[in-house]
Amino acid sequence: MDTSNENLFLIAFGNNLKKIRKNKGFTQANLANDLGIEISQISRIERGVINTSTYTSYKISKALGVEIKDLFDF
Amino acid sequence: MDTSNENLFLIAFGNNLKKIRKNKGFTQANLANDLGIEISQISRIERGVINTSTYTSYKISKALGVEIKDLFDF
DNA sequence: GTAAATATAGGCATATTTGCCTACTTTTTA
DNA sequence: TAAAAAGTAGGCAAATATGCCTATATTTAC
Repeated sequence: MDTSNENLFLIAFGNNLKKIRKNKGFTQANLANDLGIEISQISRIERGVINTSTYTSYKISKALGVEIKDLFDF
Repeated sequence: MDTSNENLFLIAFGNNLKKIRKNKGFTQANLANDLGIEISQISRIERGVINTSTYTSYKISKALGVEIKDLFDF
């Protein structure tokens, strides 16, 4: 694992997601319910604790009504 | 897991990646080396066997020199 | 058509993610 | 400020991804 680069990415990705989610008026619980995943997972993703799957990222963009690229725009 | 939707996504994602990779003139080995991951992983991703991580998808787009959205354009 | 290159397949051990859970902290709102 | 809502934290078991490896199949190039 390239720990440092990956960690930097995950933190940036998570912070960006959190910002977008709030802009769209979603709580973590809202989003988790829409995706059919656990609330604790949203929290872990936003804090950069985990490197979630590609499909989950895709579903997040759909649920929030944003383009996939927006999640990576940081 | 929402097996059917996820599987459809993974197959489409993998096929699309394979197409883009070939267009860009990369072999699976080339791409794997550039990413610092296993060749067998690229094969599994392209065949839709696994749901790789968000960071790996991001690195793939960078290595191939395409936009992240291109990987999801299918 | 044969050799070389590329891709598929899968086993196995290890690492990581996920779901489920409880508890605690921070933020919002009444 | 007090209560409610939202978010953070982490443990644990199960599911899944990854690395490493060998073997086979398919495609490409000569």
